[in-house]
Amino acid sequence: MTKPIPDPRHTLTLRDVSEASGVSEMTVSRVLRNRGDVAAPTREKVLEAARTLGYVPNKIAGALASQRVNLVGVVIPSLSNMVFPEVMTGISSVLDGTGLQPVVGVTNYLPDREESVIYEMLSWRPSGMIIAGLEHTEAARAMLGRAGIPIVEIMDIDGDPIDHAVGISHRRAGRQMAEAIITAGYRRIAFLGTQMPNDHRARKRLQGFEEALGKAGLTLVDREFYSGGSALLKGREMTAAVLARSPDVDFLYYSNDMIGAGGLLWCLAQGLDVPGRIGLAGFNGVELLDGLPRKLATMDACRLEIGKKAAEIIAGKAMPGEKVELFPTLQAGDTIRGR
Amino acid sequence: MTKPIPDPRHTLTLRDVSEASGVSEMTVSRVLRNRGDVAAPTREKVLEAARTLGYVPNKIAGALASQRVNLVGVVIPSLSNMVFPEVMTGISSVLDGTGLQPVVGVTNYLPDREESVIYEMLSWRPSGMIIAGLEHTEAARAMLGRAGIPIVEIMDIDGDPIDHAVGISHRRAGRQMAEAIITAGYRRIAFLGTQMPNDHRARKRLQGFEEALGKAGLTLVDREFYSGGSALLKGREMTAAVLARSPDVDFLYYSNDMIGAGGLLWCLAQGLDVPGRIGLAGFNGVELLDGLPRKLATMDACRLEIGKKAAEIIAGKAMPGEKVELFPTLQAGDTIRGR
DNA sequence: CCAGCGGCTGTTAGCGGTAACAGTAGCAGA
DNA sequence: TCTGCTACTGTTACCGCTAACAGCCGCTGG
Repeated sequence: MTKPIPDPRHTLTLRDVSEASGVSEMTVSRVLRNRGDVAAPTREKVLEAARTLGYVPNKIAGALASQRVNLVGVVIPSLSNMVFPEVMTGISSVLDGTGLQPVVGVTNYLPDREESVIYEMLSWRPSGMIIAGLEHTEAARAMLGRAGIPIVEIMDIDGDPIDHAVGISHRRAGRQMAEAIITAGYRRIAFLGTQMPNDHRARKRLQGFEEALGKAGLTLVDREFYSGGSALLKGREMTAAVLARSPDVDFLYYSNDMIGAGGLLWCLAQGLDVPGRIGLAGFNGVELLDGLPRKLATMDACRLEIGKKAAEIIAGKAMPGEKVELFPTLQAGDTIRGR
Repeated sequence: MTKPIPDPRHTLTLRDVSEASGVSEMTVSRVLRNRGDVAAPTREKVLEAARTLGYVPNKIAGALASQRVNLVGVVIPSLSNMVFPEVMTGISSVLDGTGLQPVVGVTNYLPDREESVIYEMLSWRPSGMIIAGLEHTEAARAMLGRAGIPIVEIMDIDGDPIDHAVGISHRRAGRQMAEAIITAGYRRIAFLGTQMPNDHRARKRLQGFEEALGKAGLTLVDREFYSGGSALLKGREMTAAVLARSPDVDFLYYSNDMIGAGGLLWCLAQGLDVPGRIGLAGFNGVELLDGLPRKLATMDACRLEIGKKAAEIIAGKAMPGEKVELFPTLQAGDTIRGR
């Protein structure tokens, strides 16, 4: 018996393992996948050979042959805003049990980029796709619709899903917050948010918010938008700008918690009476901010739950209707005065 | 000619496009990949057919045949701490130009989990791997070493890389911070950080920090560890605990900016004189926190640059030595008194 | 004593593309 | 006119693995 080591530079295949262990490739395949019956001693021999050779199976070949891919595409707009990491946590926690693996793609809120990310992912023939939002390019919708796999659009349910949707109604969330603010007696209300034409969820919240204001005979007193930069810092700057321009404002509604926190810190530093003289609210319920001197009023977006539900649909653990609506709870915190 | 539409439920292949456009599969393949010469009218016909059918290529088959995969595995411990998203940004910015695509895997600081993530990724035969840290299981190191692709270990250079390493010396970073603190005249110094046995970089920073203290004849006056929870909140709690236990402490060194920020807010709320009575410093230089009332002393970890350099190595745009060391700069902020 | 079955292993034929090579036609230059 | 080249298109042989099926053996039950 000569040294069985072939070309050390050659990447290993099933054949190498089968030769090293004296059985057919098929048997090796069966052992490594724990499929079908293999005699215990044979199994041992094979595992031993695979281990010493350092064999790593080629899933590309496996997937092509079996027409099965254990990947789930997850398409999200951003990783840097605290919200999607938590969705990912929810997804992973459910997928971990199944053999499925999430693969994330980031779009930076650009529709064309989203389209190409989706195309790229579909070309790997995943077992399912999870995509943030209901707004996509025509082509993207078409591709997804034809893919023949479960598609779950997450975060939002104000619209028509391709296949399934799991999320909250941002329109309603905006409305609810407005109602709470009005009930608390605030009347001169301003909005501060992202200037992102493609952040449809922020847009819908504002829409619902204004709708509810309108119903109470109110309109926004002022509004301020930003894009890019440190959210905390932007929150300070925008708040300063709004209060300079409209000194009589008595409530600031922020499109997310991060800028809301910046605004809160600024107000406190100015010695403003929060929530007496002025109230504040954000959106998302990011745990990250729990350590602020005062707790910002917010509304959790059910991120973990959304991730879990979406993953369950992909994994076939849930056979839901077209839309799954979750209901965020308002967390009044310390920045809205008690009625 | 009857309707050429086959089974609408059947996923499309090159053959479908070739039949629809009246050329061979090979020609279709060439058109779709922009490879080789194809007559303009033929190209048009093929593209038209592909478009109307809604054909999405099967990269699994393509990769198997061409032995080329445009994927780069990126293995990181966490997505939720602001540091890796920025590394990802650096990686993407470089990879975007090449045909390469990053695929992230998250390990939650668990070595075994890391090993299995690496195994899973290698089984898709990526063109390269980028992995946080230099500490891996024996098996993981072996797999990576045998994979025959470029491997870049990032963030840290205090150790022996498998192939390439791009990062900073955390030991040195800790030393530098200690020296700055001592120079500024602080003497009773405490450390507050994560209780994570597998956060090797935080460990090395502390090690370098204590080393430098030792050289100046000092030792840590107190130390406090935490795990899990909202970092900002933990920062408050730990700071309160340390100051209750060791009221004479005059400097707090945090293992990251987030808990440092929590501590800073707490100190300010207590009316403590920062940086006169007590100084603070963190680590990472997260832009997120720019909006704090006072700027926390920190050290940027060159995250963007690390991502870029690593991606350049994978993309073959750089042919560096084994280690690429970057040098963080100390940002004194407003929480270390001027000498 | 043999059919039948369960446990185990091997053989064959692809999965859907692409590399490499093999034409074919048209045209320029010798 | 013929050679040789360029531009274009097709044919063939895999890539590494798995589904499906085909043995083979030993044992059980009729």
